[in-house]
Amino acid sequence: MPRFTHPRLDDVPLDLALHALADPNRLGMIARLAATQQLSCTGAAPCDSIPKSTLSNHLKLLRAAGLIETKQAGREMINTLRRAEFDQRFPGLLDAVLANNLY
Amino acid sequence: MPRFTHPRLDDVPLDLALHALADPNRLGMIARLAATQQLSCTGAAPCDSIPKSTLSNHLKLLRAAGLIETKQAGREMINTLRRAEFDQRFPGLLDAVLANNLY
DNA sequence: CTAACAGTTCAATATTCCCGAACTATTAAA
DNA sequence: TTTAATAGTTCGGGAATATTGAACTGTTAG
Repeated sequence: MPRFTHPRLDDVPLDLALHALADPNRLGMIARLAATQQLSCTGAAPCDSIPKSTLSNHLKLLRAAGLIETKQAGREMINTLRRAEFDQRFPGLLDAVLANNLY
Repeated sequence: MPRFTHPRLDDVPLDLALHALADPNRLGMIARLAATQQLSCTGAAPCDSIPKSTLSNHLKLLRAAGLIETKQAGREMINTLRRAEFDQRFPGLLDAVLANNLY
């Protein structure tokens, strides 16, 4: 049974956060999550051509960067943006990224 | 003679810019360049343990991301931040990064 | 000239990323 | 109940990237 670990935002270094965002697919997912309240893993996918193992890895990375929270609900995993926490840790960063994200 | 190519900022995708910033050494260099008007390559180095070929590659990457401009002056290369242009292309991004950069 | 300097380029190694295959867990259907 | 389908994770090996020592280019100081 998958149990996810979510870092405290204080433990997330800036370069890790930037690295998590520095990918078109992950940017797409973050944009979707920002526009929606919560999404399943496949629901967060930026397109349907991306393999699910890859998708899973992207989400793991976003989790490790403190960007999303994942909890199990039935057989789905529900992902949500940790927006308030992330914004407090890195003020203005996510806003700037989302404002420029044309994906 | 090394002649550098600098992209138009319009041609720099967001994920490339983020990728360029998503590294502690490059963040250190950008912070230095933001604090100083111009720096040689070795002068921009975040520490002196980093090999110069690595340093050269980091600077090439920052150049490709539209973050810095490099021109030759004698036998040195003078690097400057393309701050105004970058800010116009990605409003608030560099500010957010520099504000959170503790390196 | 010659030597030293500032940095680039190249190529080999090390690291990271991607994705198919196999797996776990949960629920819907028969 | 089983059985099958769904939703996702994990693992491993090949592909792609990054790092860095060595050799090189171009510039200036002596």
